[in-house]
Amino acid sequence: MRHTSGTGWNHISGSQGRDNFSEKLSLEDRIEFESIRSFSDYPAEATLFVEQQVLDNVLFLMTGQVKLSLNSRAGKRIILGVACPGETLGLASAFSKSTYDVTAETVAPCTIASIATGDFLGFLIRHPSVYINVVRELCLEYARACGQVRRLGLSVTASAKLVRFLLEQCAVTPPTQRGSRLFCALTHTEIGECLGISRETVTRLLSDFRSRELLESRGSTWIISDRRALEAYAGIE
Amino acid sequence: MRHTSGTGWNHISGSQGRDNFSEKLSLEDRIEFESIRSFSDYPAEATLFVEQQVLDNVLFLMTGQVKLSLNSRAGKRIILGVACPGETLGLASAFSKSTYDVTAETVAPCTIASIATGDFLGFLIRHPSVYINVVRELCLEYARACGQVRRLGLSVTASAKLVRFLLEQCAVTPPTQRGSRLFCALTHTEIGECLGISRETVTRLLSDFRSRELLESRGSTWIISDRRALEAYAGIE
DNA sequence: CGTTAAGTTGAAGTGAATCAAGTACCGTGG
DNA sequence: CCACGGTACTTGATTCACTTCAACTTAACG
Repeated sequence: MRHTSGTGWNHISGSQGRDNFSEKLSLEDRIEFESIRSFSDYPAEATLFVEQQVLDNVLFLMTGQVKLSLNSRAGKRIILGVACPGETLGLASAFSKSTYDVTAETVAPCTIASIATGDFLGFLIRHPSVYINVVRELCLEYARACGQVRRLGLSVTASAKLVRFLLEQCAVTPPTQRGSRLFCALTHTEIGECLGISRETVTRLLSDFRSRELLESRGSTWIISDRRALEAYAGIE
Repeated sequence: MRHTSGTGWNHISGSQGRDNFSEKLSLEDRIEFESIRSFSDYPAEATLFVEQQVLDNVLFLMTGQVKLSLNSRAGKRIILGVACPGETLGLASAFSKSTYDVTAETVAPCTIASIATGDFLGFLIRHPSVYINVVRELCLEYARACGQVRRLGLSVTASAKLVRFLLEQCAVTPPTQRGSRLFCALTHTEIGECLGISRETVTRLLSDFRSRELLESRGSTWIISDRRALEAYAGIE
């Protein structure tokens, strides 16, 4: 159980906006759209769907956060990111396959609207202008996966991965005079799963950064005073 | 310079079909679409665009193959896959950003149709039904990135990555009585770049597989007689 | 037949996983 | 109130898979 408040899923989550799919529709599209969806509430830590599972619904996250991950049977897991309110889940899979291609679990209590895949595709055929919204969401999903490939593949060492991760987080919050401040309430285990490195390595690197005064931490708030120094130390030019 | 014939980019490339974007349009959509695009020919090994570069055109690959990769300034490179005729390039970026998010280089001589991003978006607004084609292509790009995350992140060891890579290749060609046959004309360097491992490791693992009779090779054609044994040896259940 | 790129193999070094032991923190129930 | 249990975090020792460097072979082409 986690004891800090907030989620700390900054950059790795997609859009921060409240806008949801429905709000971007024209009035008439919206009326039909809202008539075919149904709502459910989920507690925290609930599994919405698992990769390889037969895809039956497209989901729209209204409130809460949903962690998206890829899992191997061997138990290894890679966190792709966390969806925020307004985002859709399972959209890319709905168009290309009959099974989900990621695993989705709630991080916080969530309200979710769902539409049977068939109904949703039918709705789109009747309202082609809605495709623009689908395209926008697909681009988000794509950008998330691409970012993950960068994180996993382009950083040579574990410290480069971690630094890149921290700096991406910083990019969301504007720097103050004390330096870049970032809020990260992820457990070391979760950070490790984002980066494909072990929990212990996360701990070791963070305390190493701290001892070299490249990073300060107070609870879940971290401060990077000298961004350049941190980059240089991790071997990123 | 490569001396073998064929490309060997099987599974890692997207659709094998010849269908291109234009062919899937209705007659009237198609007439306008074909009026705004222009063709260019490129030799092999040409760079079409580089990540971070300002995005000005959406490209449609008519003939040839295009290698898509992510590159770091440190010189590290990850091959995302290879686009085949009929696929679009730079589509996801066109909707979300002002720069390309991957690097595209021709593998073979290519014929490419291009449309200025603005013209393409305008065309889509006038012909919303075309969005379905865009969605299909975006899903392909997404699936490619997701596959790469799996390859990079979910395999623990280098041999697991390589075996997964080989087996995915096999999935395209149906198995014969001699075992699964696959055609792979990639250089060891390229295989390494697909998997994020070094050239030497590719060589070493392949000859290791060969010496254990898990893999036979004759030129660019490889034969896997016992798929299960190979999986087991690499620690994949 | 010389040149260049690809493949091969060995030796050395190391980054990070793994294993293991211990600490800190919080919530619960006696 | 304090002992208990669970989770997260910390730190050290050990091991090993892979990278890197370097030398050498093979193959293809003009």
